[in-house]
Amino acid sequence: MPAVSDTEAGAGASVQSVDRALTILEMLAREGEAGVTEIAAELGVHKSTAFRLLATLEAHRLVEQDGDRGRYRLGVGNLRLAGATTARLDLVTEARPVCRQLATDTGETVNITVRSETSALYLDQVAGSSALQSHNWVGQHIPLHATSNGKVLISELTEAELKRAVRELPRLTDRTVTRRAELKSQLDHIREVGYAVAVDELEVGLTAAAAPIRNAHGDIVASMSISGPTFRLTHERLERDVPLLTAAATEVSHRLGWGQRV
Amino acid sequence: MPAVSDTEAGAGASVQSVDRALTILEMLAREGEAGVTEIAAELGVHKSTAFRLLATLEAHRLVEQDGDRGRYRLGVGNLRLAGATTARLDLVTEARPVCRQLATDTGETVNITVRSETSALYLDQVAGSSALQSHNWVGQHIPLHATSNGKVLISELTEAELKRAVRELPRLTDRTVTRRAELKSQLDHIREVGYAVAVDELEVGLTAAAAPIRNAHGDIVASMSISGPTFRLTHERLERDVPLLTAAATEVSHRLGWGQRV
DNA sequence: GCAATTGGTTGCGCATCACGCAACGGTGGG
DNA sequence: CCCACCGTTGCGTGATGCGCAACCAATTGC
Repeated sequence: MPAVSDTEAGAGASVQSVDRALTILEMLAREGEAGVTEIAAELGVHKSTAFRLLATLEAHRLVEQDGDRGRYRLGVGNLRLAGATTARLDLVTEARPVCRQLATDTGETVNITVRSETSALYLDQVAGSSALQSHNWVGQHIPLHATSNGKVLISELTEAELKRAVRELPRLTDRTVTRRAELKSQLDHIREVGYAVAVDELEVGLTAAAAPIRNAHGDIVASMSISGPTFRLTHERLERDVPLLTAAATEVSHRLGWGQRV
Repeated sequence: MPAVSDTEAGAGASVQSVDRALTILEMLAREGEAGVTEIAAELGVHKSTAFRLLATLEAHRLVEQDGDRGRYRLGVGNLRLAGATTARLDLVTEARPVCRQLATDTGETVNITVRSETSALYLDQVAGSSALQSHNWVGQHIPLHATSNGKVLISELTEAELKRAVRELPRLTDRTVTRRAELKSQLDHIREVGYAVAVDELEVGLTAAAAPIRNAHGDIVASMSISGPTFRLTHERLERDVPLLTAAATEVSHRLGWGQRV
């Protein structure tokens, strides 16, 4: 009898073996790669069990192993699934060409995010021309108060909605906004100018600017951002890039039916 | 007794329920969305079984349902997994074994390039078996309009992107394409047939053919080429080698998550 | 406006199937 | 050269995943 059961995502999950297999995927997403024994230990099951789960995942290309008898890591099947996931979201489909253009124009990384409960969910990313892909944010949930995207996403919420979306303001760097009053005055400013900037608020050395994407009703449904190292995204660079950003976000809004004369 | 068994990916997959769950994901990737009954029928299991598998997938956010009792579709959890997959995915590493195979099959030099602003950047090279060696291109930036690789890389750009990427068309040999209209008609042709050929356009005596490498979204992210002396890469030789080239490029695309398998 | 059909959801009990066990083969380190 | 470790595989058992049937909600047709 396994003492460990309904942990985290496992709640409500009826099929044990599937639950375990999916937990393996999440482990690999977190840790990069792992061996059978290691996975079995973390899952609290026998080696052979973990091995069979891995074999099944491998048959669907969701994991692959290093050599013939090596460690396991995530496989390309995930990319196909993600491609199909985003293809379904017309937001991403419409935004993608615009993002590519913005990425080449500014040379920085472009992201598309939506609000998911109390966090910003990163849906898509186009790497800037600046050689090294900094970090892939896709699929991650980030606190709303600590990023330019997040602030844009909550900038037009009602008082009650805001209270629900931002319950606490944990400090992530020493530039993170942690006082509610300050956050609110920043949101006022964002509504006024139509974009948000965050310097070193999520990670030290990371600067980002974001602008809202609206649907046909004028609601903010998503946010588009450019981000890069603070040393490169100086005040002067932002003065050049922010107008490009807001124009791109507006373009996507138009494609979603915003501002069309009826 | 389930008449349908070890189909497609199921071969070698030991854990039945996991195999079924993953098959559901693939179904949803293919069809966009589906209901419990529909899924159960296609899987050859009872409704309740399909439902429990879906519930488990939903707990891990790999699927989500439309309303409270609606149809099912792929969920955002896939994005997270894909983000973690790309983080460790390296174009050169994935392409290298395929390049080696292509080099031995054709006997010519194989190159991998990506677009870097207004030029093609050579990332990797595998020398062909043929004694006569061309020099090593790795690390070099070459004008986009003068090589087969470059033309592939710009073949699906929008009008605006193309304008920015190819500002001028300097003449490098007397076969170099220097008229914008001609370049565009060549790009039309490349899109149609799926590969590009350049004879004596970069250097006199150098012929190359290139084919696109795509990511999970279908975007052209890189180009693969074979190149050799013009006297050897005759029309007949190309007729034999180009199918090998396009097959190899497609194989790499698959390794990067590009769809359409089998 | 009601009946009928469709489609997602849930408790139950049996048999299957997934699990733990133990042994194997390859690899790397002492 | 042996030992320890790790991925892999056949086997027997019982936990578990499955089919069944009934339930409920929504939509359709009369």
